[in-house]
Amino acid sequence: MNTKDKIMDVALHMFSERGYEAVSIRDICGSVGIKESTLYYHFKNKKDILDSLVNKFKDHIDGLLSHISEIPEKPSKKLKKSDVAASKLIDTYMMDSYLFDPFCNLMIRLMMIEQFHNDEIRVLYEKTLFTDPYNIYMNVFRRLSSQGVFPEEQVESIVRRYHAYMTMLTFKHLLNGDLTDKRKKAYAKEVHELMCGTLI
Amino acid sequence: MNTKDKIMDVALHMFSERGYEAVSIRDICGSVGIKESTLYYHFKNKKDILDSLVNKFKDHIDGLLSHISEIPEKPSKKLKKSDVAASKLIDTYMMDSYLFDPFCNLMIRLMMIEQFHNDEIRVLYEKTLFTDPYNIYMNVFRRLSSQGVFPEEQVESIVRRYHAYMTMLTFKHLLNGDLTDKRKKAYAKEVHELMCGTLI
Amino acid sequence: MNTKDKIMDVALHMFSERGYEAVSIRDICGSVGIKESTLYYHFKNKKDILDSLVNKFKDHIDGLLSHISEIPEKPSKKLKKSDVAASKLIDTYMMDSYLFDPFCNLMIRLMMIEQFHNDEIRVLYEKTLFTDPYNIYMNVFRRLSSQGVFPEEQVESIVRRYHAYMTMLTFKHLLNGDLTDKRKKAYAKEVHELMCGTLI
Amino acid sequence: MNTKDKIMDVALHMFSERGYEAVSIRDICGSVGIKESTLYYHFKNKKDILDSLVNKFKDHIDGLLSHISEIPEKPSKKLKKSDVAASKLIDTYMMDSYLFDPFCNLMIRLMMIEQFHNDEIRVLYEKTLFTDPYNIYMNVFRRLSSQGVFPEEQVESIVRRYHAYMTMLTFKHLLNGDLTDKRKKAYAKEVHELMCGTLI
DNA sequence: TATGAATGAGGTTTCATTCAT
DNA sequence: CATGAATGAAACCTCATTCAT
Repeated sequence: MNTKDKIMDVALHMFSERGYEAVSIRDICGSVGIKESTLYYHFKNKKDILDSLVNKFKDHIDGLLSHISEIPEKPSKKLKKSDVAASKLIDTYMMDSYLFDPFCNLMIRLMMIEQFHNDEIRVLYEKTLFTDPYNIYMNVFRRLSSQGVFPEEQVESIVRRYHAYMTMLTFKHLLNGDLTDKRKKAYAKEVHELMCGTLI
Repeated sequence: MNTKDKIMDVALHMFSERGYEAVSIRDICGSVGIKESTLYYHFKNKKDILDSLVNKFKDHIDGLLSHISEIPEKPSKKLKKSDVAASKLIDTYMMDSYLFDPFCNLMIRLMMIEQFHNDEIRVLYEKTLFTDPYNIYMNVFRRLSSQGVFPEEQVESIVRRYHAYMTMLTFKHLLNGDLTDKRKKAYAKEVHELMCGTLI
Repeated sequence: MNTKDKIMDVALHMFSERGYEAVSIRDICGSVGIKESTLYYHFKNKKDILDSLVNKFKDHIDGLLSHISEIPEKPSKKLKKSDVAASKLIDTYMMDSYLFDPFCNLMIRLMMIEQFHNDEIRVLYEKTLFTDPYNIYMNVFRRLSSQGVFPEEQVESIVRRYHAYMTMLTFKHLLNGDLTDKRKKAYAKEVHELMCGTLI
Repeated sequence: MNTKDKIMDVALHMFSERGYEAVSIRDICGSVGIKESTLYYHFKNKKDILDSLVNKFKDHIDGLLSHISEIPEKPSKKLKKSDVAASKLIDTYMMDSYLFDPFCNLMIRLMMIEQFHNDEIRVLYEKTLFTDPYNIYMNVFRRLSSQGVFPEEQVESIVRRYHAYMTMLTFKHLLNGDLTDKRKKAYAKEVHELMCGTLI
């Protein structure tokens, strides 16, 4: 990893744990192992580090979203509730590539803290934690509905419920402390159980 | 309002908007209209202001909770879904006296920001946003169940759903910008609608 | 002298010798004997020190100018060239109270350096070194003319010449190094001689 | 123009506008379109740029002066005052080749600012703005005197006056803002008028 | 010739805090 | 109760410069 990437990596870890304001340039440089003046060779100022992280995240998200819309869900013959709950698309994209992805996970925490100080981040936060997931769930459950799993008219209420659960569990499990395998498993388990217990 | 209360009031507004670290003693004193040195007559240090707010909030919450457990829900003869959704206890305590209460609302925002920097606040945040409400809902829906509104065995899944909705809508509606009447109405409306549409 | 005045005094000496940019807050504080943070109790920022000096100078100049316009020159019976050259008003106001005054002298040097970086100072510099003196000389020589010393129509060309000499000698004698008695005498002598040699 | 010359050109413009200290290597390189490290291939350090400019100016001045002393003024039969005031030598050398020459003009401004921080520059400044012009005027007016235009004994006082006017007008017209044609014409006009109005 | 990367020194400013009055 | 004055520590950032490539 080159110096610039190292700085972004360290900054992301620190910002997502203590917040942008509470992390000093000294802290970052100390951890990266460079002098403060060196940092300013790579970034215009402190804000520029944050902006770079945000832009990297935006690109990352755009990549994921365009990926999702391309890949069609294979029509399965007989879906059990547990299949639905664990819909591969959701497992793969929402969890593996997003909530569980180390970079995204830290960015979400960072956005959660910084939404209160930074308008651009608030908008991004609302998009990536509320609007985008909602649309993805709609997309997924509509497909499932078209495969006869639910009547069309239930899709929306199911999606709302699903979304509410995912959101609450995300806040509960994924946004503080390290993202350990244990946490991830607990989260996935609770998502699936909740859904199986309440679907339809 | 005396000086000490004014300081706490101003500090709460600023902390809940910009975060504890980002607010300076100067900012607070400037807004209160006193010199920095004066503040130290009323508070030991900056942390002491935050602690005082936290303690005031704890007392406030304790008062609310003990109140709730005392007041029994009047048995109504025939409950419609909409009555359940708008259960008076929940409206009165969760909304009017808690989420919509100016002091509590700002404290929740403050805790939301500071949970990441402050262990005591994280614990309090989890208690007041997740554990306590969950218990209150359980309490309420058990009573309703004992009045024959739901079968006993559905209570838990209903509570989970209710809790998930309330949590998500709280994050969506009540934690940024001013707590206007418009916002409050939108929130209350969405809570009731969601519940009516999905209860049972 | 209180701390604020000490800071202004030291700053003026340093600014007028090395220029505003080249003088650091550290330099000033080191010389005054205070910590940098103390300086910021008395001044908002570095620019504020310069502005305070400029404002003090403006007030000083305004005082001088209003004084001059009030005091009438006593009509003397027989004026020799040397009397004219050494017109009391000019000696007293232009030299003693302005060019030779330690505060003004340093301010002129300061303005001379800073006219190139600072628009407000450029304007003030042109006013106090060109416009104001020209008007004062006009005022003085008109009075002398009305006392029959020169024909009215020569006043303007005499004033131009006087002004040019004073300006050149000012640049030559008074704007670098300490303002010693020796320098002041050399300046006064050269002014008087030049004028006696060329008047009329 | 090669890189070294470009650097000197840009540096001169910036130094003469903002002063040596206030201009950074970054500023210069940014404007030239090279990296800071590249500058150090052409110059030992920042001071070396200033020194190079000063030396180039010294050479330039030496060339002018030696030129002047070689070229004799053509004896004209009948000189009017206006011819004297606009003496070709002065117009050509003092104005066209010196005060109006873009390089010299900027160097004079630079020296004017830097005389206060740099002893070598102070000496050069006094020589090129006071001593040299005085000697040139003496030279010119002595020649005119030997052509019978003035009596020998008036030469010195005329030169003093001329010098004072030129100096004052130089400070007034030529040392801030761009050296536009308008400015140059205004300056030349004022010089000639002043002289015609007061010669002899 | 030119550059990418790094650095030590120093710049201005803000911060929470203290203490005598 | 309140303030004026001071301070040490630390914040962000810029500077001229170096050196391997």
